[in-house]
Amino acid sequence: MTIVDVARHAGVSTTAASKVLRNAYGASPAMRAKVQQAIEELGYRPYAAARGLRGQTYTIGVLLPDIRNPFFPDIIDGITDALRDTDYHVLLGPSCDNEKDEAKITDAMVDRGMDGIVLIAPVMSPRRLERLAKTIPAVVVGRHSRSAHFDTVTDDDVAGAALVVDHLADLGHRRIAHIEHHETDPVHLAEMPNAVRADGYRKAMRARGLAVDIASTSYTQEGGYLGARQLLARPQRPTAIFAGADIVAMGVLTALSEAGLSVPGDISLAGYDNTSFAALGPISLTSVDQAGHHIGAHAARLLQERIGDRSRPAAQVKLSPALVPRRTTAPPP
Amino acid sequence: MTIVDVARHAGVSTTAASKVLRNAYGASPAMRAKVQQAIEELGYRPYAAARGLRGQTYTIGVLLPDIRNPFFPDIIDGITDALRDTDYHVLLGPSCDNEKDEAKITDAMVDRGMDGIVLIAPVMSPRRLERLAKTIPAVVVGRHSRSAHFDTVTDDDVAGAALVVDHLADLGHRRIAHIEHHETDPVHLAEMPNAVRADGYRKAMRARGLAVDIASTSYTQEGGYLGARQLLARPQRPTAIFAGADIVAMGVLTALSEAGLSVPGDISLAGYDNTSFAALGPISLTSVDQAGHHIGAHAARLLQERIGDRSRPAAQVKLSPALVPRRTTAPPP
DNA sequence: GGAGCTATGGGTAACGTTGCCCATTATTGG
DNA sequence: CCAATAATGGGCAACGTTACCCATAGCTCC
Repeated sequence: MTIVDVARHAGVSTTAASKVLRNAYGASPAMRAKVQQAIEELGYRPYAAARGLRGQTYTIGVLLPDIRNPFFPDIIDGITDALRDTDYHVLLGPSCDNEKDEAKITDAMVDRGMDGIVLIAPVMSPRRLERLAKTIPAVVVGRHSRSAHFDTVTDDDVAGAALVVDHLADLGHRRIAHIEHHETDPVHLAEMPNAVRADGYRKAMRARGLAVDIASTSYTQEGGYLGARQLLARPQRPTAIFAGADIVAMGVLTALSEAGLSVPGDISLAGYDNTSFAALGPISLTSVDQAGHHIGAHAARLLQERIGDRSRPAAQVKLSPALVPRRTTAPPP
Repeated sequence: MTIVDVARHAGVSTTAASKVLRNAYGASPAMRAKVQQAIEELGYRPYAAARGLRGQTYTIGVLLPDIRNPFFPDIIDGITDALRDTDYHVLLGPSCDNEKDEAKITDAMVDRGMDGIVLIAPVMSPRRLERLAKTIPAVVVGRHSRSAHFDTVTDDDVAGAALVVDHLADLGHRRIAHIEHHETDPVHLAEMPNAVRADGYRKAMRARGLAVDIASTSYTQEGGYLGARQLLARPQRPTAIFAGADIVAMGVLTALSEAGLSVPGDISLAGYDNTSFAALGPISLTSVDQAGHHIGAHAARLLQERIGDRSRPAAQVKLSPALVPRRTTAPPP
């Protein structure tokens, strides 16, 4: 079942059929109707691999760092919703938590001739990122980079961290600790959302004249658990913990419950991302909303524009986070 | 940068270079070395679209019904781990919670010439499923179907439900309610894991001489919340709730906490899937382990075999679930 | 020593689609 | 009424890869 069959069945040339398929110039309404009918009658579907050989596959790839983090589905929904009425299809790469897996997956997407990719918080070097974006239209989400070759959609992580610190400080907390995703790479320290968030925490604490207290682990449930244990073991125990992500806060809750501490009675806890789990009744976690759906929608729009004109100037979209206070934060005991 | 460049650079024919790329028969070790070196020096990567046109894309698609359900990442990890040292790459379709989206995504995967697909709990009709499996090598996960054209990997949902019922009954509970994912389609009632699980619940209750008590909503957090509210409003309040999935149990927890009921003091709660959230300290949910990683690994293995020999007899793998008792279940008050 | 192997290498025609070009006919403008 | 232009349709080559074939050379075995 190929375009040749469709053309023959409609009594036109394959070129004509192709034009109809692509909504290209040079096909009369009568011809369009004939070909459309042939397509329906035959149940024809264009073969993406063959299209890919000629340039377009109508496929957009999304690279996500961790399929378990409940924040990413919001972004993905935003992307797919924005592309719903287009000819594009979205395919996701499986989780990749390191540079090597990430390279493998982005390579695979390029090899498959995808028309564009959305990179969510990629960890690759700026050089590689630049090279990739020259190879394929790309939009980078979350990472605070700037380049002439790709667009970015970020959230103001400095402001978001300040929202949490201010909220806790206003409640009366002085010893506010932070659990961050450990970074040493200088580029990551400047660009990755987790590092920027930690930086925002430091700035906000300093602005209030408070001493910073950081546990450096990872943005996972496990990282939250270990980070909380570190913090609780310190001589001056914090009265509030700001976890860099909701999923981190989940691990913190485990550690606190093990230590027999009540939340927010003994200790306050805030997360980041406002995932659906934060809203859960028995958890009811104070968090920061990043509007993942909007992030995804912006990314999809920018990517479509860039696919349309690869040399257009790069855009940086920055969204503002909002605090969502819930029941895990209260004045200190 | 094509295979022609590689061949020229290595001083051999493109046919020879192709043989080396595919580990095909008819290339001497010396030739292999020459070509490999040329590939490395030129940084050549085969173009999947062109390969697709000739038959193979080295791509495996995974269709998952809900990216938010924390059980599915386990399966996906199992699949990717099993395929790690092969030439295959895995791409995921975005969530599809209805038959239409599902059709769109499976069509897209077929159009992109994927070598095979893993369908996780697909909702399409048996007729469509059969047709799809004739078009493309497929493995169906979770759904209790049987066909000559696709393999299946399922968990013994009847046994799993019985594990929960027996556990609760052994603790002394008599009024054990169940929250199921609502189904009316007779095919789904027989084949979908949620329906089979509900059936297992009914059988196990009957075997114990206990009266069934079911709320019929959906396998989501919201469904759990609504289901629990229904159950609590009934004249005879249950002393234990068996939620058909962990994500359902999350919603139940919200409803119970709103109603001022303590778990397991006032009411016991069990989930299903043993997701990472079930293990969380403050939740500590009794659940049933389906070994998602094994499910995924089996699916990947079967799919590879089927890609290798499309007419080989279909296999049905059935795994046994295991109860993981935690702190949400206790004797009735 | 010749028939029948195996091992090795290459030539060539597809796979399904589209971009570029040209041919024909209708339409416009002076 | 003719030249210029627009609208419409089709021919053909090419995208990068591989499956199928054939050609040659060296070997084995009676």
